[in-house]
Amino acid sequence: MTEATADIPSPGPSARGGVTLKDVAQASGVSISTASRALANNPRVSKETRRHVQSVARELNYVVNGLAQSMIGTGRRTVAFVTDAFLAEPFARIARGVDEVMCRHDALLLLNATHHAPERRQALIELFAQQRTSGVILVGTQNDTTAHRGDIARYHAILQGVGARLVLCGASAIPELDDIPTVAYDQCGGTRNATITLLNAGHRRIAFLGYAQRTTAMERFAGYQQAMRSAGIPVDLSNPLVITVGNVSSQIMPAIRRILDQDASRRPTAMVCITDHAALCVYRVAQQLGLHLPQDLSITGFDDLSSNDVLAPALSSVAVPFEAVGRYAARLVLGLPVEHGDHPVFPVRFTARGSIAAPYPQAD
Amino acid sequence: MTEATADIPSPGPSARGGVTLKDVAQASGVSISTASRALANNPRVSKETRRHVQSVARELNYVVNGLAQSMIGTGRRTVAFVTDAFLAEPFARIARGVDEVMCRHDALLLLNATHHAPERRQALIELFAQQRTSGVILVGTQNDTTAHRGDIARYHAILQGVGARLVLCGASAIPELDDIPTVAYDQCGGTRNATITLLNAGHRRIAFLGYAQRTTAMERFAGYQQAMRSAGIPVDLSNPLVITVGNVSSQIMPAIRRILDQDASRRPTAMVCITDHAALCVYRVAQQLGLHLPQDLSITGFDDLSSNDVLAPALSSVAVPFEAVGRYAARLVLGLPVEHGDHPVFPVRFTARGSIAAPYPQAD
DNA sequence: CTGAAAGCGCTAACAC
DNA sequence: GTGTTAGCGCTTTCAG
Repeated sequence: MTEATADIPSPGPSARGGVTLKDVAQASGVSISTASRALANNPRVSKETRRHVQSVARELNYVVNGLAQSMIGTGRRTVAFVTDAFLAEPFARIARGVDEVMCRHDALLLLNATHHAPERRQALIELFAQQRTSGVILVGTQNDTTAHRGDIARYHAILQGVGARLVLCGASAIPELDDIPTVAYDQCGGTRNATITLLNAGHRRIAFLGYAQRTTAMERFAGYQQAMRSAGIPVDLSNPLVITVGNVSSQIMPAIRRILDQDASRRPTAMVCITDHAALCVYRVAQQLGLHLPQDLSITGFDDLSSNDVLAPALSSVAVPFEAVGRYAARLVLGLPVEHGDHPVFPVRFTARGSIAAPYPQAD
Repeated sequence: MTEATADIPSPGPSARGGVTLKDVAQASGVSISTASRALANNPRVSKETRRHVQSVARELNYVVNGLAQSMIGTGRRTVAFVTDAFLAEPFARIARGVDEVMCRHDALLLLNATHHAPERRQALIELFAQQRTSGVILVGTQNDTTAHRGDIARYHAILQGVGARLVLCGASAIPELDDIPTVAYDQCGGTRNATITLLNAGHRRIAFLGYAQRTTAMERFAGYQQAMRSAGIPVDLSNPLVITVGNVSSQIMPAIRRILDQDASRRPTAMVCITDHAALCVYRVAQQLGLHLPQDLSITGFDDLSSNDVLAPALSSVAVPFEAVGRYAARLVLGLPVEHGDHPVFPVRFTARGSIAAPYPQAD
């Protein structure tokens, strides 16, 4: 069936490289440009010819060479989406938002992961620059060092050289590099609202789980800190209520165990967790220690993952409009008009659920 | 800094399209071909010229046009990885395996998701064919219908027309289409071993959670069924121990509740779950119903996800060598030599853990 | 060692 | 309406 070319009297397609427009033109008995016009549904070609050429093209299994199209500027735009790891729902939801816009604008989205290898990231950016991608969306936590800012600036320069845009997604604007668009969401406000809700429920010994030297973590911590300060409970990094730990279960679990395995008079009555994943770990440890949720411990998370639906009591969490974040980033990278400039900060929404209760009354 | 071109006396790069090789050649005072050779480290160019051209290129922020290279067959090979959704660890691990091989062979991996829209899948395949991708790796469950096989055949034809390969990943070979390579893993053996382990522990009323009309589900069910039959306990789809349900929490949870919320004499003493996610749901329901794990119920999963590490008792599960699966698929799609032909079936490994105990002794 | 020229597949002026 | 021609940016013979 793919050998339909054998039926054509004219010389078939060149063995290597597949069927070209020339083959279609010859088989149809028209010139190359007529064939091109016919396939593009150009009105300046007769209906008959058009139909004929199109049917020949179909029989020959002709597939236009997008590379050649791109060479002359007619091709489809491509956008690369670079992240550290594919895992995790937030990434998937952002990608989905980006893809939505790409589809609507006939652009092709390409994803790739660096697998946490920084040198791989630069290599990828260079590669995408070579491929003349319209732009690159970089997703991932900034660790906010000078070296990191230098990297970003370099990526920007590389891409700019080929007329491609760079957009940082899920990252706050970098003051020194404010010509690089960023799409952020209100990390700080999320944990602040979570903390305020806990305070309003009567909690005072509220722990923060998951502080780390990454911008995301620092911003989320800042929200917690602000709320606590407003309530007259200043908390700084040296406070034992602040648990500094990487975002992997193997580190989180023991850390939680340490803080929860204390006398009820010292143990926190509530925990603001940096992610839903961390919150999940708290559920486990609480269960192991025989604590009752939410009576013995109130918990809040961040991300509002769909997989939470199996948790009991229901986890209070901060929902982030990841799809909208992705869509905005996509518009920026394609140069489409946007409503909130180059550095939008998307609002988040904290939802209180069953995981929050009043603290257990104590004799103090 | 990106304006270094201003320092060059010769005419700068064309405004549109960025710096080209021609610009570099002119700025270096050599011909285009010499410039090309110099940048390719061709030994037939004098060391001096080479160094000079290279430094000029760097100053000009020259980035070779990969599209033009691909046009003449010198370009980097690209492979597309198409899946239904980015979510989930198995996908991420397969992608990682693929990427590993791609990196090693200087190929570029491009991912894209169909978001469960079948028509989108064909559009993507066509798009990648246009982009003259070397091949496409299709990951996802086959629903094993005639229509589906027709789709696959069509994708294959489209890609073949441009000399690109199609590889199905995580899918069993399709008899009618055995010229399409497939990389599978032993679904059946996984659940069989899980079931055998439960039988050996003394279980007889073993439920199967998650049957559905997809090949993956059917194969996993077959393994369970085989083990049960060998033990003299024939179970077919009409048996109430077989729970037919889609793989989403909203359907799974009530189904589990129905089967577990029975008298101990009727309730299954063990459950073979089609995925770890389903098993997770069982943990929840069991907890809600006040069942003790593993005494009241033994559980096995499938996939052996890393996020299971927070579960107590530890989930017994079937580990799949996803990275190896991805690597093999990558080799197939790149046409590299492989050791087990075009239809390998990777072995899986069932690990019994704390989630399995002897059934609670009953008076029957 | 270097330059001129051909050609990859396509589209878009520009003629007829 | 249709054909001819130029050219996108690059590599690679083929001549010097």
